[in-house]
Amino acid sequence: MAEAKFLIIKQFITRQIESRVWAENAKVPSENELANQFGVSRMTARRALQELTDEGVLTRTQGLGTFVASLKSKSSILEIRNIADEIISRGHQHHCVQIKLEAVKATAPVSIALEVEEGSIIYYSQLIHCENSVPLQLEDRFVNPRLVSDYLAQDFSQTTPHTYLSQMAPLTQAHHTIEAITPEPFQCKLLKLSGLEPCLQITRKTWSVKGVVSYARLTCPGTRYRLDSQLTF
Amino acid sequence: MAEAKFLIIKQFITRQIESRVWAENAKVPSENELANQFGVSRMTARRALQELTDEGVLTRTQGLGTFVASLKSKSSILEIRNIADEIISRGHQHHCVQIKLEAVKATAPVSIALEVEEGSIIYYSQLIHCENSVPLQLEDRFVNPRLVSDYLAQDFSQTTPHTYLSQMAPLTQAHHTIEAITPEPFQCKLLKLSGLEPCLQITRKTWSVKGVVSYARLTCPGTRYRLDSQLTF
DNA sequence: ACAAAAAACTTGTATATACAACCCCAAGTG
DNA sequence: CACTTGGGGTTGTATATACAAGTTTTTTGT
Repeated sequence: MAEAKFLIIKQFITRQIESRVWAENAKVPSENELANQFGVSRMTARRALQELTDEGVLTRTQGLGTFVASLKSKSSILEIRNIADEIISRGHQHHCVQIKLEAVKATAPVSIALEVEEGSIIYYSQLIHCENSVPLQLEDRFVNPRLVSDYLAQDFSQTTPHTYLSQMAPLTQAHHTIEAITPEPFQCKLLKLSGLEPCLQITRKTWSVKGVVSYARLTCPGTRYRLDSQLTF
Repeated sequence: MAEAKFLIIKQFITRQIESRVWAENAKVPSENELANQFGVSRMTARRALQELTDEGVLTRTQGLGTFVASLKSKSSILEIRNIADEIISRGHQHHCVQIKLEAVKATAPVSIALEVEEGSIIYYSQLIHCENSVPLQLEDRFVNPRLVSDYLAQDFSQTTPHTYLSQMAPLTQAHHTIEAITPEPFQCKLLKLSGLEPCLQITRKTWSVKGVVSYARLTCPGTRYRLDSQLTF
């Protein structure tokens, strides 16, 4: 049950930092110093320092030394899950109602987002995700036809665009914005809303290695949907 | 300029995976096999496998072997930044208007969130974050007095509650929810809103090692504020 | 035939060693 | 003075070796 040596050194270092003995940006003992102090080989001391560096606790620069990383105001992160997974993991039933699936001309804002020429032909899908038959999210999606040529041939009552697209072109990057909006009349109608309730609007732009894959606008009624996230540091 | 040997092996492995030569959960050559194949020592091959494991690309179990990790439907991540940092990084001016800072009795929902007894004394602060003198976020915050005893002695026109709390009790966990709401009259008044515009409401619950530190409700006008995040996989 | 023991293979930890690459500073050089 | 050179300290890469510990397969013993 005796703990590994490099773990003991890691603990020692993190405790020095947490108890403010070693301040931010302070110099940490070198590999050789730690090795002598703890009676281990340099490689073992090195491992402790290296892992803490990978974890963002320390920073190291060759020739200079090892230092306590600046703690920087920890910005939390929120997981944005695929809504289908989310519904299913709640033990509820998910299904899509496909409303539109067609080729359209790119308007100015969409062409900028997709990085294609204004007026060029792109693919557009509109569908509603339902949880136990209640509309939960309206998905308007614009897809780059150069990267996903047979998008229009799909049937999105079976698989969602998101899962289809991630299979076709693995994501390398994503950009999200989240806003609170007052829904447009057509959105109210599709989501069966009275009209006065605010909506969460998530826009999601995704890249693969070859370029912008798709640009989606996800609209969710504020009374029915909520983004949720639990995380540990 | 020649690349390091362990990097070459890492590249080799990731390419096998990306090109679907090695499927999900497939067995990866052992340390010794890779060492022979690439003419390096076992420790070097090991390093490649280890780093890819740390990065979540592979999984390893002692005695069994190394395997391609399941790709799992990539759920994206959104960064929730401290609003003060956010404003400052935009090059704008940030300042707080402290409205309330007092001890109150915990109501039922707050007592549950803070994990204290209903009716017990807790600390409460209410303040507004302004960007260039425009109200951008209303912050209602409830603080556990057992963990942060001198909260009421602070002056939050200088430092924000968030930075003060993270200094006093380093975060170990956080929970967020994001909703779109119609603001209450008192919120409209404080944020100088006309009343009909929807708001983003973020509730943030944070833990330190000793327990629940604080429970905050952040209300932002939908027309002035937007959550934003860019990330690479 | 069944069970226990051993062997073979795997990853995990630890060490000693060598050299490369980089930074800083001081001593020497023009 | 300005510049170069070198030395000492530091992290980075790579190797060979040894043993521990876990899993699977094979062998052995009853």
